[in-house]
Amino acid sequence: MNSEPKKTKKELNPNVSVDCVIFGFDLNQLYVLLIDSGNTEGYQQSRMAVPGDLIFDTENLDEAARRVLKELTGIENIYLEQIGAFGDPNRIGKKESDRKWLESIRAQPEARVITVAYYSLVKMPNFNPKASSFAKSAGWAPITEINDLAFDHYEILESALEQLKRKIKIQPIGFNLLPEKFTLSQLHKLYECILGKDLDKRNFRRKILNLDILTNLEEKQIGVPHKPSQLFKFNEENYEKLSLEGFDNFGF
Amino acid sequence: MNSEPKKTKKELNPNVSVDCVIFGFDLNQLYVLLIDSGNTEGYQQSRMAVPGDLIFDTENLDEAARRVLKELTGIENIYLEQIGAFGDPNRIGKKESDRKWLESIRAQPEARVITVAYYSLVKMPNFNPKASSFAKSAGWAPITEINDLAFDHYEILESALEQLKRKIKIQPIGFNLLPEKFTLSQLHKLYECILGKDLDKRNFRRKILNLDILTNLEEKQIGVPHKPSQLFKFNEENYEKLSLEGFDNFGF
DNA sequence: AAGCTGTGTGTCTTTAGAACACTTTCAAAT
DNA sequence: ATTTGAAAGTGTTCTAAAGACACACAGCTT
Repeated sequence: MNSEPKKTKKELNPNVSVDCVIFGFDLNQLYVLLIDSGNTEGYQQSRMAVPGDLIFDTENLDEAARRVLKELTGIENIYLEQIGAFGDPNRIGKKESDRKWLESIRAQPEARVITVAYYSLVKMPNFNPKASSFAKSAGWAPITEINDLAFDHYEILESALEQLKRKIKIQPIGFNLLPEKFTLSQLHKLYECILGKDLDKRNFRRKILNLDILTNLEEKQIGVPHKPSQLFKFNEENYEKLSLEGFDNFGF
Repeated sequence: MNSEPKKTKKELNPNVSVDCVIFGFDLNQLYVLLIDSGNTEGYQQSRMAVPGDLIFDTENLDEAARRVLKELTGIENIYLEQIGAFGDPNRIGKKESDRKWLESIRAQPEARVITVAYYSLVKMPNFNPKASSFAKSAGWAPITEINDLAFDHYEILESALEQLKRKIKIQPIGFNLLPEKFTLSQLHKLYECILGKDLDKRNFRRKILNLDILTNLEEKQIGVPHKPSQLFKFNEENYEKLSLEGFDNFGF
């Protein structure tokens, strides 16, 4: 509470936050993790937000994103990438419900806050998000059903998806969304969900197998009411090799 | 100097800055605009920086970048794109010379500042940068000769170049670096400079002409000591059309 | 007139993308 | 036991784009 912001340990910076768009995949569709302020009557998407919080003055932005993510969801050691900065002066104060929410969680609810957005990919079944101290509830929402969010978070989500679409064409980051063992069909479905369009099955398999980053586990699905599929795992070693040589494009 | 940061008109935000990597091209090589703090004896690259400054609380980030750019160089209405946020807690305080510089220009030289970086492309001959109030001098430096800069600006420059390389393959933004009338060889050279590798002349011409975004001016170079080249201009109308249909890839 | 310099042009080969249909394996239902 | 349903798995052809490559031309200089 000093007039001059001196560097003390662990002081929240009132002007900079991080927000994390966390993607999950249940082998059928893409989800985003949202928290609910619960500060309006009846359910409204506009009170849902992606998890985020102010940064400490002692941490860098990536660290802040990892910390916030861990605090809000318990997840650590995941794929995380910066989307960019969002800094409209009114980005968090446009809606009445947003302002009420801020008053309930921020020491300086009026402060102008720019946010640095990240997106991350997690193995959904590995955890059930728990509500944080300032969220009434937290949970997975199918991205196809989202059309509005608190603050400027819908815009942030759109940017995140855009970047994910771009990135998945040039890096095999999709594996972060799948279980250790997965089938080609599941990977195929994942690509279709992210890119938002149908992909030819045979062409997809050919291309992904040609990359030589999958290991066939010589193991089959069990208990499925149809021809069981081969299980694969991601081959990190070959991927490293491939990255160094630099592969630019396995576009679809 | 109030203890509580209240929203007043035109107050500088002590925690957020914008930095602009400004690229230019003289038909031979790529340049970056740098300003010189002049606060060490003898010339050193480590006292050169890309232009940037704190943002006002009333403007958004893009506006801030445009304002800073105009203030420092006089240029407006240019191509400008965000690179991302850089926020290491020590990003501006690592070097002694950086700290001296900050003390000379900042009201709160100790404040933790995250910066949002932009890059922009300008027609070099259109202006000569003038030194700003806090830079002893400003000028163009060939990017091939830069290997160190003040603060974390070298890192920012690297990100800018990376993004430019990526972007130029999927959008004809290179035209922002060329004069209104240019030859295919000049455009070719520009692509080689940005991508840092040789490109086959015939293949380049074929590809760029197939895009149908150039208009042959039916006009030739004059006074050159060799066969004069056709002059072209960028055809904005066709580009608009092409963008809407969505072209993803004219990669080299 | 000769020489220098950058302009301008076409073809062939290789590679990658796109389109497309039927058989197989298992579990569940009858 | 047989049938049915549901997803797995598999090759070929056609088309489009990328990459490699060499020589004649026009204007200026000397």
